[in-house]
Amino acid sequence: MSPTKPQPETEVNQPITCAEILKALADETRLAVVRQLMSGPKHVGEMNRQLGVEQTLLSHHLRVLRKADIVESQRDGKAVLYRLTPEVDSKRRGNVLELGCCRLDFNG
Amino acid sequence: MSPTKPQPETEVNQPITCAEILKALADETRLAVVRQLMSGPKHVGEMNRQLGVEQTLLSHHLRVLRKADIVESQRDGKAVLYRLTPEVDSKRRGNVLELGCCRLDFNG
DNA sequence: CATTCACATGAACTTATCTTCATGGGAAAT
DNA sequence: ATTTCCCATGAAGATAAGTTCATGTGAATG
Repeated sequence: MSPTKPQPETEVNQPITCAEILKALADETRLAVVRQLMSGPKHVGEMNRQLGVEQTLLSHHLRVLRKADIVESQRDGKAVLYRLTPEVDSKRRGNVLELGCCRLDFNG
Repeated sequence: MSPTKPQPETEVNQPITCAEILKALADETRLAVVRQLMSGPKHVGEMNRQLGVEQTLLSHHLRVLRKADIVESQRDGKAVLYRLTPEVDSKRRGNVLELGCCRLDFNG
């Protein structure tokens, strides 16, 4: 019998506070990522080129956004595709992020 | 001649990034303060009683909000009155904070 | 003017976040 | 099967933010 396989792990979303969500957004690089994803899904490589940060650093930032349920990822060949989570993206009327506690409207 | 008096110092507002503003908001206590001030100006003592944090700690948090130009203070007798800055408060239609880079809508 | 009230400030400490470095892992190509 | 491409992870160090403690300051009060 297999000893409880470590599950693909859809990163358990435990109740997250508003402060925690804002904290996840409160970083230039991560904001840049979110703004990129507001115009549609992107591969890490593409974001990486535009942002000009180290690959590993971007990866860590992406993890923060994932844990805050702001973005989600998906394999695409040997690349990985990122997008805003459906809850956040919702309608994407204009530049509005639907965070649980509040809405963030990037007027730009 | 008086040797350059230390000026009342309206806390110089240097160009502030969106990430910095969000960082200032990304804290439970500071969010609570902002939410209180959305219903009008308050004295430190009143906020302090409702929040139940140490006086000195609240004071530090208020400083963060002041430096981000989210709130401003004003002496009122021996107390101090806090309010949202006019730029942030602007219309205050609903629960919307007008930060420079974006708008924050507390749907609650 | 000494004291109290209401807050603010600075230094020291604790804890969290950011960044780098080395390494690991899945998928495609050779 | 080995190598390459693309990205993720973990540990460790650097930096920043949060918290506490002691003290300071302006305004009212006695």
